[in-house]
Amino acid sequence: MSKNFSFELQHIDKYTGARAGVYHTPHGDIKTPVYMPVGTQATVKGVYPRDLKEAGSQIILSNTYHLYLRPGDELVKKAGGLHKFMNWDRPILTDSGGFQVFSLTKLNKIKEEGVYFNSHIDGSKHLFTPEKVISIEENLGADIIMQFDQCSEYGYTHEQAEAAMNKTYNWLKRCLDAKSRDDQALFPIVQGNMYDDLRMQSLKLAKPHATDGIAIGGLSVGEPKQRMYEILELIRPELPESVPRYLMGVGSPDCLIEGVKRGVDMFDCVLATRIARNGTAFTSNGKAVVRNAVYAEDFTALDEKCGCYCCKNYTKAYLRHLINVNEMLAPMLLSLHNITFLHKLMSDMREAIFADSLNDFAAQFYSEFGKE
RNA sequence: GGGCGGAUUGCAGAGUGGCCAAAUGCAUCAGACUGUAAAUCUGACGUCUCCGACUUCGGUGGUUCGAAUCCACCUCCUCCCA
Repeated sequence: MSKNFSFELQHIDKYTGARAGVYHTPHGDIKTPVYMPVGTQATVKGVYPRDLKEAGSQIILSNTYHLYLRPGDELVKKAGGLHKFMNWDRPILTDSGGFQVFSLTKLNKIKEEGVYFNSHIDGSKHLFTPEKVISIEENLGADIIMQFDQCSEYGYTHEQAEAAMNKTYNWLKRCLDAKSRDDQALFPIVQGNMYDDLRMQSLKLAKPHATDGIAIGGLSVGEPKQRMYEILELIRPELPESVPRYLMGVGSPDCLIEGVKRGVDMFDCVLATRIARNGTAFTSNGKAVVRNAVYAEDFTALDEKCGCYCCKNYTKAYLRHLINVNEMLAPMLLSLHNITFLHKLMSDMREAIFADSLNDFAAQFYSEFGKE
């Protein structure tokens, strides 16, 4: 473990094997399982850090690729690091830009040495190598930093997926060699696309380097949910016990539950904040498209069971009105609510794990929320 | 009272003889969204027994194989002159 990091596994649910623990980091403890809101550009879109804390956010994500382009990692360093720059004194995790290689695939060329890409902002040419990415992540100064990886696309052939997986491993070694700070935890990433053998091989390669934690990437990229669950089950027996396991980019309520059941400790996802901005809310009775006409005269709270600022003070009719007239308060309130909802879901699961009743909790949750 | 211009599917506004159920924008309605190029994107938006049929472009009547488009009259509106 890196300096000032340690993972305490507190309890394992007797029936599912789900884990509850505490991850100690330089910026405070993280109770797991945990959902991490995403703040790509050094802000969780539309939510004050003050309110994130109140909602229960213990750690948030930010992004290497985006902050490198704007405002630049050197500037963030000058500002005193990302925590100070964005006024967030709890833990931060920076993603490496590996996902942007995947999502901005038309703008880049992947080579063994790294990824040549054109900025999506102005088209300027750049090169990301594992060394460069680590240098950026050290300048940003997050608590947890991700290795530079290649997230292969759903539909890749075995050969393509194998190449991406090997590249991910080679880049991991280079990231580790390049790493100079001992106060940041580096997570290796398991790739391997939808191929069982590659997933196992990738895990085997990453495992010796998973001293601070381990991430599972390349899932929830278009495959059926069942396939994702199968892969989690496949690799589960070989995942290290003593470090947190992070399933990257996953965060619908059902996927969070199924992930936790399969031994995952950390999740991040843009879904909650994105659908919020697009007028949809998670509620204990399922997703509610607040934008829809049925809520025009619904003067009840979004979720009677939620204690967030939005649910305590506003009606669905009002929220719909705000969405309709394109007022910025709408995405703000819905984002705050959705984040609160997922945090509550995670803390409820954590409690259930301690009580060895995660299965019961899940059944109860699905009976109200519905299964997607 | 005289003259000019105009009246198009919720609104604005194209279209001036067939390719028009009628551009486009807005509004409305619905869907999508999972390590954020996303306050974005997609679809529907006359009616129906909906891969086809029917009724529409202020009203009535005409010209024409064919009219939202041309003609006559009527109704209403803008502006100008008295």
